[in-house]
Order: sequence, then C-alpha cells, then structure tokens
Amino acid sequence: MPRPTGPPIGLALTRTAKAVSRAFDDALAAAGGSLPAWLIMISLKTRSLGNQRELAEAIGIRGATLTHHLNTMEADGLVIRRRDPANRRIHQVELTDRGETLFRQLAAAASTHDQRLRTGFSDEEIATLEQLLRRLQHNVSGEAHDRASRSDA
Amino acid sequence: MPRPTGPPIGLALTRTAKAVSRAFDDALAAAGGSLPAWLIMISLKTRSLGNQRELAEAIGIRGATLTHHLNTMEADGLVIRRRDPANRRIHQVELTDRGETLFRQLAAAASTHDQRLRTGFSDEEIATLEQLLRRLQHNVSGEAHDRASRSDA
DNA sequence: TATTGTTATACTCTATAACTATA
DNA sequence: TATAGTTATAGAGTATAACAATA
Repeated sequence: MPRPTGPPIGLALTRTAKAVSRAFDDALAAAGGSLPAWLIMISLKTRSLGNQRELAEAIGIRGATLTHHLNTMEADGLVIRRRDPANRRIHQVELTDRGETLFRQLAAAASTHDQRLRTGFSDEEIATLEQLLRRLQHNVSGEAHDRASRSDA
Repeated sequence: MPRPTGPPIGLALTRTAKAVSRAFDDALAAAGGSLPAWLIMISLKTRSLGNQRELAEAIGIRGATLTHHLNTMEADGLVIRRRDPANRRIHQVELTDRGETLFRQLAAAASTHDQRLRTGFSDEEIATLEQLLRRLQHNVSGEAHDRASRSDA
C-alpha cells in the first residue's frame, strides 16, 4: 500500500475550497442571492432539463432539497412552477421577470468574483486549472468506493 | 470593465469542491469522524497553538463554533480541556488516547482518499495544482473587497 | 404499481450576542 | 476593562421517510 508522495492534496483542496466558496457565497449574498439559488437559476437558463430530478442532479442535491429551495425562490417571486399539460406529474420551473433580473445581478457578481479569482493567472494557467479540476472530480465521482458497495438493507 | 476570457472558473471550482468535499466527508464519516473534527485534530497534532482562538482561526471558523465542536469531541472522549495554570483563562486542548486512535484512523482514511484523488496525476501535476490552489486562495483571502469596505454601522 | 414532486422532520455546520471566568 | 472561552439561540443547507398526485 503506497503512501502519498507529498502532503495531502485533499487538505489543500479543502482549505482552498472553503476560502473560495465562502468568498463566492458572500459575493452572491451581497447581490441578494445565494449559492443554491444561483446554481438553480444558471441551470434553468443554460440547460434544457426535463424535470426537477434532473435539475437536482445537475446541482448535486436531492429532490427534496431542491423543492425546499424552489419553495423559497417561489415565495420570493423568483420562479413559478406550473404543471406540464402533457404530463401533469412534471412541474415546469420558469424564471419570473424578477428572477431574470436577479439572475443578471448574480451573473455580474459572479463575473466580478471570477475576475478576482483570475488575478495573476494567464489563460493557459486557467486552462490547466480547469483540466486538473475536471480530473479531480472524475476521480471522486466515478464508481462508488468500497464503503458503499455492500448493501445490507 | 473586461469580462472573463472563458467560462467562469469559480463555477468549475465550486462544482469540483462540492464533489470532492462530499467524498472526503463520506470517507471521514465512514472512519468514524467528521471534517471539523479532523481539521481540529490535525491542527492539534501539527501546530503549536497558544489558545482556542488561534485554533479556530487556523481552521477558518469562529471561536463559538470551535467550542461547539470541542463540546462534541469531549463528550465523545476524544479530547480533554484543562486550564493553563499560568493563565487560567486559557483552556489547553489535548487529544485523549481515544482521540489519538481516531486520529490515526482518520489519517488512514484521508490517505486513502488522497490516493484516490491523485489517481492519474504525476508529481509535477500535483505540484502545479498545489501552486494554483495557493494562488486562488490568496486572491480571495487578501484584502476585503469593495462590498465590505464601506462601514455604515 | 411506477413516477414526480412535496411535506414533515431532523441533523450538521456555522454564526452573533450575551454571559462567565480570569487577569 | 480587556481577554479567553462558553452558552443560548438562530439560520442555512442538506438529508431521509412518508405522503399525495398523476400516469
């Protein structure tokens, strides 16, 4: 069983992720939003999603958690849910005008945040970082590991 | 106001961080721990910290939040807190034998997780990743940005 | 019965404010 | 008064289990 060559990369990643995520949360909050709301809106705008389950999966949360956020967002007048006439089990989620406005504000905040993140990085370095991140994600998101492979229920 | 050159790096980072953090949380939980407990223990083991405030800062949480975790850990028999005879305001935190045992188990789990993360990465790529992460963290952890610079309270 | 989504409930992590103990 | 830490309380995000609606 070979040991890691250097200091745990997971620890460095955890620390950076915490600091960067917190900064991003703060930026979104200052613009009147939140990370889940932003992820939901960006998914609604950029992807063609069939149902809420796909939406939840795209964001990395469970269906009930998505419902929770949609309830808040609907109460805030950001989205409306209406049933699909063709299959009334499906609730179609749409941004309201107010939702569109907030989306643009959050997009601006995210852009500003991104420029702050990119400070001192060349385009090539950003590309390298993106590639490394993708590979990291792949390494953990592949097959479930041992712990989950035995089903005793 | 220049716009980002490519897709938001913050979004990619958020997604990767979420997936990797979740996998790490799961690994620690499977070993009988949690992320905060692990961060606390690793700080106790590797750093010489004067007081709990420094410990909290090292982990990136507030003092009251640290107390909360220490309460749980003490109830679980992982740490003990005793007052410094020289300055009885200071509570010295120490790992118990049971805490040491769990620390080793979590270290093993973290190591396994790290090897999973490193899959397919060369040492050079890991070094590059570490450097990029450090720079990202620096970009957000520096001076507070605009939002916070006007004090109206 | 299977699918889609919601409701009810609870857990974890975090935070702020008020408090106690010590100096 | 200032410093170290705790307690009380709250809020955000997430999850599972049970439920309702629709097919």
